[in-house]
Amino acid sequence: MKWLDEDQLNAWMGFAGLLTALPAELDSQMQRQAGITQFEYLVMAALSEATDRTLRMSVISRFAHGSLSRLSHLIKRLEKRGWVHRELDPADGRYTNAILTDAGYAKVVATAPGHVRLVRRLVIDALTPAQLHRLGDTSRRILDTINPGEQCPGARR
Amino acid sequence: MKWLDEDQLNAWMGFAGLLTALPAELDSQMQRQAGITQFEYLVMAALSEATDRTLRMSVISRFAHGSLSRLSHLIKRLEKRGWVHRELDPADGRYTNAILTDAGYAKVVATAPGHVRLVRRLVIDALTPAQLHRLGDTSRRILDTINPGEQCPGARR
DNA sequence: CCAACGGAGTTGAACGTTCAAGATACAATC
DNA sequence: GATTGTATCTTGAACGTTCAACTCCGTTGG
Repeated sequence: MKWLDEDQLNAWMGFAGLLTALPAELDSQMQRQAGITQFEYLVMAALSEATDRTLRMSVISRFAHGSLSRLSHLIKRLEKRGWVHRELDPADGRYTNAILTDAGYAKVVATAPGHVRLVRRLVIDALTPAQLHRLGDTSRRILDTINPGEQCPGARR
Repeated sequence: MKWLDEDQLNAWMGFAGLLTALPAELDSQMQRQAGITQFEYLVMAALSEATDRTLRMSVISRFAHGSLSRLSHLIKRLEKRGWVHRELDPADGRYTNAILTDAGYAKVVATAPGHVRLVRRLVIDALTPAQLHRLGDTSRRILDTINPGEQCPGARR
């Protein structure tokens, strides 16, 4: 069993701390300012940029790295709040389409600026452009190790 | 409202994907192999390295970036499983000490190698030493932006 | 003293996620 | 053209976290 040397441990401890603290911070701000989860925002934001504001459940779940079950429950809640509605794909009844309503679109538009502002403050502006660029590369490298072959959202188009 | 340019967006999308995928992967492996949460492991690992395997509740909660309530529930569960027990601090009854039992220590020892192996495979060995070092620096930089002045675990000694 | 205060920890209810099971629709095979 | 198979999606129960009281202990100031 090969242990970690001091440099490796230092780097990992810092990074592991970030993995806990940053999502917590992003989530709590989103919850306070908009009353929704980071994850709910992610889903609605994805829908808002899709053609016809429509996406298949399974497509969303892959994009957002979440289980189908989690998505089904989540969309049901968004439906109750009037931000999304569901329809069976007329061409193939196995698929379900989630469609963002006008109210849902308005919610995304109202929420986005605060979210971007926070991301900018905590991450983008805290780093030099070169540091940020390397962080993106490093992230994709690790993502590729987790899911070899699969593309991560944002990298493909 | 200043938006993100293409480079910034690319870097952020990659990094954001990592923030979702890596903890999920670490958590699911820990759950399958050891039947405990990443967070439960973190707490027990911290206790295993403390003097007398003892720490105050509030100290653990700060170290692990978790609320006191969350910790109280968690320690209760660990207590039920026989890995931890609680005692009021004899010197000052306001404090509660959590103490790792022998069984709890054994659990940590049994779980650590698999955890390190996974971290090594997904992160340490996926990057060059220089990349890893910069990732540690970048992480601490962002952490410092979130909590100015506060030290993150692992950075202090 | 003792009364008010502030920090540490606990508790129960509400909420979101996971897990295992089930329902549905189409494709493939014989 | 029934049967088997497979992938999509849903559901309910179990579990963990959050949130808002609440308790308890020690300190501080009259």
